[in-house]
Amino acid sequence: MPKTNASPPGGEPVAQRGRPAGDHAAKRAEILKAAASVIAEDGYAKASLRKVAERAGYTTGAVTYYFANKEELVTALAESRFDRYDAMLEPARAKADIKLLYEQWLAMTTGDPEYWPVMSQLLTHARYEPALASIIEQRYARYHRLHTKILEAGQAQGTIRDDIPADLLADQLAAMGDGWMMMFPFEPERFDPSRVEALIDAVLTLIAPIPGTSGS
Amino acid sequence: MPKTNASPPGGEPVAQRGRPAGDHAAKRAEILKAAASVIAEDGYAKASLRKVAERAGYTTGAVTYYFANKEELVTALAESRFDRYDAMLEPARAKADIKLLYEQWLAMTTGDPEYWPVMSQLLTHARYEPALASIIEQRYARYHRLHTKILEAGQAQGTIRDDIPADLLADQLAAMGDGWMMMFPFEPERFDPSRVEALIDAVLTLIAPIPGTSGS
Amino acid sequence: MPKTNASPPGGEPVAQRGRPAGDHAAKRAEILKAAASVIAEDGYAKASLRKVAERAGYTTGAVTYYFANKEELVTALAESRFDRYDAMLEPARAKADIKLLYEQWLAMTTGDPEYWPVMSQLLTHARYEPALASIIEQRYARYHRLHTKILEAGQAQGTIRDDIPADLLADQLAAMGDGWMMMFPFEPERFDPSRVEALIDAVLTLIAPIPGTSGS
Amino acid sequence: MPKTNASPPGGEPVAQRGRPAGDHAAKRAEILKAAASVIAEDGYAKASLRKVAERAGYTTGAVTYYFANKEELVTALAESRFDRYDAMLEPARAKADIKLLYEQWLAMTTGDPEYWPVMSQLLTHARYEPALASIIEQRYARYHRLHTKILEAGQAQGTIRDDIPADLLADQLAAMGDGWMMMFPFEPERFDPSRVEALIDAVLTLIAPIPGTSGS
DNA sequence: AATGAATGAGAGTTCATTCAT
DNA sequence: GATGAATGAACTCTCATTCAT
Repeated sequence: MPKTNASPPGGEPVAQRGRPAGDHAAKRAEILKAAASVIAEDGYAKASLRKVAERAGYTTGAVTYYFANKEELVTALAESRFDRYDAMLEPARAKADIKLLYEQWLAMTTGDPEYWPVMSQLLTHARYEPALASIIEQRYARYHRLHTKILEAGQAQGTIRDDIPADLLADQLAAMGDGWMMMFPFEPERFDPSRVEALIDAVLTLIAPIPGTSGS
Repeated sequence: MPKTNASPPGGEPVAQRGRPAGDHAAKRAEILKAAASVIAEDGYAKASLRKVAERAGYTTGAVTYYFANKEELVTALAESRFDRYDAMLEPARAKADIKLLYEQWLAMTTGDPEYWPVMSQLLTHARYEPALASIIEQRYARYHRLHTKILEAGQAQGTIRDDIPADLLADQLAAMGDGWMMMFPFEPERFDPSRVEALIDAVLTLIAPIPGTSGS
Repeated sequence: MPKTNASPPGGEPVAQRGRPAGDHAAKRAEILKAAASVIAEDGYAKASLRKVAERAGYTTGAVTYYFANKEELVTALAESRFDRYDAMLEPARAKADIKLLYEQWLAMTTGDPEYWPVMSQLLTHARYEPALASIIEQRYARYHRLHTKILEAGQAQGTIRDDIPADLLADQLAAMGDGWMMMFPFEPERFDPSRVEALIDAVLTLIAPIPGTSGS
Repeated sequence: MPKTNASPPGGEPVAQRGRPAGDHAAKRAEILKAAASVIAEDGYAKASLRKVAERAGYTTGAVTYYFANKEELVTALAESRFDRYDAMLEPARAKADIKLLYEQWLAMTTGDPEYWPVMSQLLTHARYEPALASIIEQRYARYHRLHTKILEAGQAQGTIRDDIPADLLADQLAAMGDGWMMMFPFEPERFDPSRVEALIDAVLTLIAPIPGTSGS
């Protein structure tokens, strides 16, 4: 259903002159969705623009019309994924709630089984696609800052152990998440919901305050 | 250095034919080394048998002579890498020393800067190459058992916190390692030796016994 | 003559890109013609898509654009040849005229010296290409039914001997034709028009009614 | 079991001095047998020297040692097959018995299910391998003379119709056989023994003398 | 704006052949 | 006499990209 452009992009009741703007963005989004689906299914190495076009219901030419080349498609895909990620994490950021952060992060998995596979394909490939690498670096740095800030707040409140600098702690916990992301698509049976919950609980235990240490 | 037999001194290094002195296993190892190097440099997606052959100093035909097809090459590569990994971890296994385990694991990085990049490429691709996936699954399971056993021993001795089951702990710590492996090739500056040491110290702190809990 | 659109008069015939005016079916036919020509000239074993493309004036990619793979090309070729065959035999079918049938069949030879060589290559190869085999089987069965019917009509009219079942007779005569087809490309001098005519006359003699046998 | 040469090339107890002669010829024969088997199974186009070597239990080098190149292998194969054919037909030749001739020819089929497939592959390919073509031409010419002679004898005796020159009749009947040979590997179910017998009977009926025709 | 025919390079793979051993 | 490592060209097929329409 790509060619639905019935929705005027600004909701004009009367006007709607000329071509509907926003169409462009919507079609790009649709192609990106198809791209994610193809990458999840076939892996980055075997994902071709042809397959993406086919899955989106477009022609080969259309894909290269909306994205100058494969690199642009891939970077746009990464960007859109991170945007979604950020949006999802927003509540946790606002409340500085570490538990909520991890639960939201977990929700990405259950909500969209393609999310992690696609992300791990993009991350692993980033090393060989500078444009992609720079996007990921920026986004990860931003996420790292957010994560650190929440941990620091927790340490200040005494809800998180403070014998390890928040910065290091953030690195460790983020790595744990990345590691799971990488292994998840590959051994999904090891990541059923109840086990993932146990893992997250264990993380919270791991970073809980140590009795008799530090102090308000 | 595949062309070991005496080249006519002063003459053109003519194309090599016929039966050379070389040793089958050694040649395979040489090609695997070249394959690792190409994968590290160009990524799995762009690593071709042609490039591997070129880097090894052979022709394309020679590579497919030693490895029936790409799949066989890749699985042999994974296997050889895991063998190396296992050999390196042996001392830590023998002594059931968790700190040594992490330090040895860290040494893989400093010892061979290609090790992690290659591994992360193989792991990420495994999902789409069943033969590769099965190898990794087996090896990971073995490593996971070893890791769990060492942690259990530590818990029994009171050197590791026992409020989290060793099995879960192993999962978390292994994931951390995998996460670092994935991010390392991509943000190497974040993983200079001193920082990695700090990370490992922090891990040890994280799993250190909690005063006032459990105990003999 | 694929490059139909106006080439700059007097200019270099630049490589052709973009959407040309051509007609899909016509292009396929052109490629099939080239394929037939290559098979006739080099034999099935040495006929490659490259050669076919070259002979058609296209690149390799163009051939695989019009035919997903070699199997599809070959089966399409067989199909088109049989279509031509059927069309040619139609008048004989309509009149149930056995002599006309053989003469038309003979005309295939004189009309297109490639027809028999190509057919015999395809037939011989069919055993190892199931898709091709199934096409040939169907078409041959149809032709066999037609042939049998005409012979039966002849037997009923008393113009063909009836001491051998029409079905067996059809098998024998078809085999004769196949045998000639196979030997023709290989000993063409034995098949000059006058000799072929003599052979056909002899066939008609062979199946002429036997005096003193059966009959009304 | 090619490497049976348990006899030390100098340790014969009594006779058998030097290398056993005939060894060479025997090994060639073994390779030829393997070649026939591979051609029957995979078709000429996909029969490779590697597969032949493998099936014979030899090394790749051995095949090219015994046969300078593929062409020589193929022509030797054809020659050996024709020799076998000739030997089989010898009794029919000696007795000038046409029925025996066809029955012997039929026996080739039931005796060795590979015979016809291999032959039809070689015949079809002969057009593109001059050396092979010349062998076949010679052998076919010889067979044609034999066939004609037997038919002539039959005509003289009044056991075969004489309203068609023996030469033309031979051509027709040989073509019938070739046609069956070509179709047999490809529709074997149409050639069960009882049907083949019916076909041969019908041939004999076809060439039986015509009452009221010819002379004394 | 969008198409889809066509390119041309490069992928994995196969192969007959060569030749030092 | 026989081996089997290695070549190098050719194979089928895939792909990102271009561009006349």
